[in-house]
Amino acid sequence: MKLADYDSQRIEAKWQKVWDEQGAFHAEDGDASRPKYYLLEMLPYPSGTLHMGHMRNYTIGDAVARYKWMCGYNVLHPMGWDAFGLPAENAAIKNGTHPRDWTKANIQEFRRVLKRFGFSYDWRREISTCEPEYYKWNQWFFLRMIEKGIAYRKKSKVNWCPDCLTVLANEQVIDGFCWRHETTQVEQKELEQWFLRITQYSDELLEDMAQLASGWPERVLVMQRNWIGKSQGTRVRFDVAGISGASLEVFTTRVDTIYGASAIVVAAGHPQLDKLLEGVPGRTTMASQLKAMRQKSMRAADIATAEKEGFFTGRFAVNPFSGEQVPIWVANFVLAEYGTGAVMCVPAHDQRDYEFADKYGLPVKIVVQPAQGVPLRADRMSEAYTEHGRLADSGPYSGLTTEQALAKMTADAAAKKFGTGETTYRLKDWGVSRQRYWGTPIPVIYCEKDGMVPVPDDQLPVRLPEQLAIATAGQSPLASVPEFVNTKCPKCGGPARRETDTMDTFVDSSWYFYRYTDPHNFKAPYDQTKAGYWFPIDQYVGGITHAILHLLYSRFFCKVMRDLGLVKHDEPIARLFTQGMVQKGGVAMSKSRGNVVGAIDMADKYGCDTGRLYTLFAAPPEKDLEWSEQAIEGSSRFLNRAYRLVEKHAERVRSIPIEWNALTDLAKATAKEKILIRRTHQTLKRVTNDFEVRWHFNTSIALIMELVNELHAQEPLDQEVSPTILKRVLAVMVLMLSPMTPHIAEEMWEMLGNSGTISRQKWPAYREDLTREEQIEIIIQINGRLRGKILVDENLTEDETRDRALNDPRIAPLLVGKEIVKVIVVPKKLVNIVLR
RNA sequence: GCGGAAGUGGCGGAAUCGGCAGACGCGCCAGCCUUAGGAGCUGGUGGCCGAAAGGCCGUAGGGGUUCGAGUCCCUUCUUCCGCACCA
Repeated sequence: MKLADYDSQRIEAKWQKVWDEQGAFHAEDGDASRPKYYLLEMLPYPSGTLHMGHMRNYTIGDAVARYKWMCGYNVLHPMGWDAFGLPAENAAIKNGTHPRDWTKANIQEFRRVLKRFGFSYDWRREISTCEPEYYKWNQWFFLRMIEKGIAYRKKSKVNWCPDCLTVLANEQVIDGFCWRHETTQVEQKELEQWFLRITQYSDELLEDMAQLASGWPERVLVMQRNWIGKSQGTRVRFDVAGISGASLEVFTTRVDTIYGASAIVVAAGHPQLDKLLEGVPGRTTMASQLKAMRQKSMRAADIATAEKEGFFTGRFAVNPFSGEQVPIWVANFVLAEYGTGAVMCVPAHDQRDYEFADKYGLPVKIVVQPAQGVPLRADRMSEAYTEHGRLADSGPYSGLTTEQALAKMTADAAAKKFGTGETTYRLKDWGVSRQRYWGTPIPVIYCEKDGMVPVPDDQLPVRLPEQLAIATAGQSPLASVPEFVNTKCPKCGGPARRETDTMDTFVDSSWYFYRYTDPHNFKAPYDQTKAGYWFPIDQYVGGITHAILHLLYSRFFCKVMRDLGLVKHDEPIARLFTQGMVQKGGVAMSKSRGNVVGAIDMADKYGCDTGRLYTLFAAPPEKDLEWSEQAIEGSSRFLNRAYRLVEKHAERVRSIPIEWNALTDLAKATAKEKILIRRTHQTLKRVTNDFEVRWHFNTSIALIMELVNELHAQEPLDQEVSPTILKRVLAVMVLMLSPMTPHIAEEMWEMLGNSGTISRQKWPAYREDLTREEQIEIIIQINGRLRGKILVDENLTEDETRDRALNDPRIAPLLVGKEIVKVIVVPKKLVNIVLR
């Protein structure tokens, strides 16, 4: 039974009510009197229960937001709900509840938990993406994108998840499996779909990363760069021998190696394959081989390690540079979707080609020699030479460097009209059609007479029908709601049908942070002046899991908005922080694993301040954190210890006005006071630094713990410590804690006799002169090994320091009979005596 | 295979610019207080030798630079993450 614990439940409820009544965290639009700071945590998908993994994310954001408030910033710190999505619909099917009811109940619960933790959100700005007031603007943006040619419709092969019963974006396919169903293989289906032309911005998305280099984690940028996958090369046309007019195009980044090509290899899914195989002997065997190849696992990890397999088609192609005829093969290692779906096989200078040639006995012809060293010989090669070098056996290009040849051969190919320089990207347009109910209806109408007609702005929003519709195989749920589907053509007034697909929910989250700047605007997605004031987001905090999807789409949306004249900046997020996961038993907390620590349970047992403190203390925020039920006791203990300290001395200092700026005259201070004053300023200096540049709250907390320990060590504090000094020290201690554990800090602030909430107090400034010790400890080393320590005056000269060290009674005997080679003196730090 | 991050006591972690390795906390040990302790307080706690003073070893392994390396360089290993037959 714990007896001495402070009453966290009462205190937390008390101060949450005060903040709420005061509107303590209301952001003021357009306030020019102070700097603005837009701090955002990724909006949650309201499903399941909030656990300490979520709370860590919000606690980090909240500590920074509160710190910025105290530093005088106008802080925008909002919260909302990513409320559309499949789980709501699946729960609806399972339990017979409407997705709206399910979602609303979850939102209510999430809001309750976040409020229970006392996060400093401006709740007036709360948004929910499933409300018509919000998704109306999804539709509005969609219409603008149609006008700009960014949203378009095409029939294409799409990723289809048979469990989700919907199409997935490329970004939602992981190794050929559905991102939500790890064991469900994604199928390919031909469907008429809406796409957003993100590829139009490929280069810009790539180039503008330069603006993010200082504020975003390197690895997120690397992942995005790889995802965009820009590759510069040459497209070259090979004529097919014996079929007049037939040709194959290959894409290569190493056209300089083309004289070494010993085959053309096409993907099993290459569209021209059937034509090529016409009239070739052995076609039936080939057809079955092809079929087998096409059915092979699409799992990337399998593909990468799979044995290379292929067969000769019986056809030959003509190398346009050399005129040489090379065989045309089909192989499993060529991707139909990338480049042209066909490659030239250069065994000497490409590792995959080397392995393929090795297996099937294709010739290895060296056409690039290393610039230095022993020339390569085909009969002594064990792997491909893929470095740059100097061309050999390459007709007129022999002797050129790789760089020269790439430029010249590409130019020559273009001049002779059998090739062209080309840039390819891995990034594909973003397929946004979803055959599900719980999403934003795509605002388009199909009329027999007028074809596709965008819904006019004044008819927005196109509301989801209240009647729940459930997906049947291959058909959108909305198609089964006649009241929704049947409508009039906005152009001719004749009968027409609505688009029944809904939008990918990543559309919702691609621009939601703009809506926070003007959440109740009925005329526009947001007011440009308001968004202009708040943007860009100064600090975004969220999980690394969104490194590609959400963060790339958001950047894309921003650029579209800019081109629509809605914003002036290129990038929406100036700084990104990706916090580590909270794990239990070595794996991330998740409901399905059953290893969650519920946020409410935590708050009920220890109080939310203890939960907040522990998540900040147990590890630096970017690292994964292993949850420990034992270690959390330490955080609880510390808060109690600090509370008792304040409780004990509050009476004595309560009526003393806090004069933080009053001059502290160390000369008049007692020894105890000197220690406390210096320790306070040293702590404040380092904690301030941690908040400003490092975000290592774990070390901040450790320092505050040390300060509290020091206060205990200096007991009795009612002797030799004036109430004025004690009050200042305790006040600073409480102020430093307040961004991290705000409720107990408010309570202690009040106990110390202060008025007004601590949350709006000014962050105290440390005084450099008060951080300095009178005497500095100098380390004395002999040959780099610690041999002694001396205390010296701060302003001791280098020579004096050296003499003190050499004559130190502990050191001097060790020097007898040795030759002093050198003495290194690092002022205010150490002396190293080098002996022979 | 390519790219990125990391590897420090029994555990989480600290060491911010190349200068005392292990701050702070957990756990553990001893003591105080107590009818009681899952409360509080005090002290101890990297390993080895030693009664102590003190000494030696120690930041995944090996090598190097330096008066001095957890920190910089080379190299090997391990773990995690991302991408993955991208031509």
